[in-house]
Formats: sequence, structure tokens, C-alpha cells
Amino acid sequence: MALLSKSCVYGIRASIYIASEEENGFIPISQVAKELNLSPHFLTKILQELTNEDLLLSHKGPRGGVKFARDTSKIKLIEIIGAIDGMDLFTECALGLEGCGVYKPCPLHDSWTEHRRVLRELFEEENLYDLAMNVKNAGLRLRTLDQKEILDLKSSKKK
Amino acid sequence: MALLSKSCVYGIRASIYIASEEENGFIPISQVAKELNLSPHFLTKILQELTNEDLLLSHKGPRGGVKFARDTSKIKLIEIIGAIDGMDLFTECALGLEGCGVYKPCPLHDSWTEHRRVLRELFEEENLYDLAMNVKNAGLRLRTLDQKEILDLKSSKKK
DNA sequence: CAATATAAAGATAATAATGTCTTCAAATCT
DNA sequence: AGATTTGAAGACATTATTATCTTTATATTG
Ligand code: SF4
Ligand code: SF4
Repeated sequence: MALLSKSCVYGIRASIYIASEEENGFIPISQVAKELNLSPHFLTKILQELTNEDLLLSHKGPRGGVKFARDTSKIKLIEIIGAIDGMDLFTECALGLEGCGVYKPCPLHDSWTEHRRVLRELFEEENLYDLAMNVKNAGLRLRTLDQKEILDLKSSKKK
Repeated sequence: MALLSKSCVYGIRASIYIASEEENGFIPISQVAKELNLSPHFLTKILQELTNEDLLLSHKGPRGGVKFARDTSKIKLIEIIGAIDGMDLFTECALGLEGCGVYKPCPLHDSWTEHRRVLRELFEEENLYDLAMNVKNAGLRLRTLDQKEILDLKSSKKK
């Protein structure tokens, strides 16, 4: 079990890419999918969830595409996660015992609720602009590695 | 997306219950399933994963059942989680970008790896004995609420 | 207006997670 | 030995997730 669903991870990667191309206006989803090595249609569906939440603006037709509705430095990662996976991760008990712990919490209760709060803060603090800048300036990769790249990485362990 | 799979949550609840019945020797899985309101066959499969990891001992036939192979105060929650969901949660990147961040981490990298470590410690610290004691002494519920119980809970908000 | 490029919507398929049911194997008990 | 109780194994069913493919609606361009 991963922390985030695949849809969510794809959505985050795409969001960072779109933010990094901000200056070019509306970016076609097909371009995003190609750069990130994802299925264009699948990605379209995922990004629609962001459009429906008014995080993204979309525009059809030639020169259309998507772009963020607000200043990307104001769009936090948790908004992307919330739109795609929902906020359960930040509100539910890890052990899923509904009603439990209200009066008589288990030994996990305090540490879990505290931990959940920190997790939430972590994603609340990160904004798309910073993440995108890092992609541009420090070379963070957003697409999965193909076989050749994995080999290159292994052979150049020294650096 | 929850932190833990349903199988894992069921496995944890069952483990706590089994630990709380430790003194009664081998506990039939059917009894555990009944107490926890779970499918006996599904639970059997889940607990088999614990048996295969030598966390549980199992015994067939009349008076058979399962019990923990070691002192439950020495069995940490993370062992149950690892046997059922695996350790990916504690080893993988939240953004799932393999190879990324090795040389040039994204802004999330440090906070995520630190957070992951804390999460791991949280589950490494909790042992079944303590959790089971809490069930017995403080009334932690392990089974899901039925409709009536949910109503009772709501109507007695004051307490 | 016609051609084209694009997102949106929806049909379908593949895979994984969850859950139920049946049969089998082993242990116990009379 | 035979009946019974249990976990183990596996067949099947259901649902959710992930993914692809087709069609439709909308906007732009010329
Ligand atoms: S008491 Fe424990 S099981 Fe109950 S809600 Fe709190 S952390 Fe979850
Ligand atoms: S740099 Fe960021 S995306 Fe890459 S492994 Fe670290 S946390 Fe994950």
C-alpha cells in the first residue's frame, strides 16, 4: 500500500510539469503525457478532477490545453492530493476503527493523530512553484526511467 | 487512499484480539472472525500470511487455532504490517519517482524521508501486548460498529 | 464554412484488491 | 476406525483501480 494512489502521483507529476511550463500559457495534455510517459487519456481524466476543483483552467481547440487557475506559488500540494485522493489520509485513523478512541484511545492514538498532523503540514507547505523551480534548476525528473536510463544511473554510481 | 490496506487493518485488529486472548492458548480463527465481524475465510487467508512469517503458530483440529509464536510484548505492529502490506510505505518515495532525488532531491525529499522514519518508529514502538492490554482495560473496540451502536454513540455526545 | 486541434465523456478492457464458497488435510476425540 | 473440528488451499465472484480506445463537443485557423 502506497501513501498515494497512482492517479494521485501522476496528477502531482503532471501538476509540477504544467507549473514549470506556466509561462507558455495553456499546455496541451498530450504534451504533458508525452513528457511524463503517461497515457494521454488517463491523464486527461485525472486532470479533469483538478479542473472540476477549479485548480486548473482548461481550454479546448487549437492552442488549447490546461494551465493553473491561480499563482502556482499559492497552490499547495495538498490541494492536488485532496482533489484526486481525497483528504481521508489526513482525517482518518490509521487502524480504521470508527468511533474508537473517542473516549478511550488506544496507545497509538496520540502519536498517530500527531503524525497525521505533521503529514498534513508537510503537504500543506509545498507549493507547485517551488517544486517546478526545482525541476528546472536542479534537474528533478518527473518521468519514469526507461531501461537505458536505469542502466546509466547504475553505471555512474561514483559521481 | 488509506495508509494501510483493509487486509492489513483486519490483520492488525485480529492480532490485537488474539494477543488479548493469549492466556487461552490456541484461538480458533472462526472465533476471532465472529468477534471482529469479519469473514472467517478472508481472515484465515490474512492470518496465514502471519503464520508464514512465523509470527503466528497454527494448529489444526479440535482445540486448534492460532496463537503468537513469541511474547506479544516483543511483537511490534510493524511486523504485522510488513507481513501483510510489505515495507514499501517505509522505504519508498511518496511521489514514486524512482531514481529521482539521488543526486538532486526535490524540496520534498528531506521532509518526506524524515517523516517516513518517524512513521516507521511509530509502528516499531507499538507492541501487541500493550495494545491488547488497552483493549481489555480501557475498552478499545476492535470490531466495526453496527448501526445501533453508531446511533448510541451519537446520542450520548455529552459524556 | 471546412479542416483541425483540443478537452470531455463514455465504452471497454486489464489488473488488483476484496470477499465468498468449496474442497482438502491434519489433529482430536470417542 | 470413524466422526468432528479446525486451518490450508484453491476456485470463483465482486468491486475498485488502472488503462486504453472511441466518440463527442468546443474552439481556432484559414
Ligand atoms: S484509539 Fe487507536 S485505533 Fe482508536 S482512533 Fe485512536 S489511533 Fe485509531
Ligand atoms: S527528491 Fe522528491 S520526488 Fe525525488 S525521491 Fe526525494 S521526495 Fe521523492
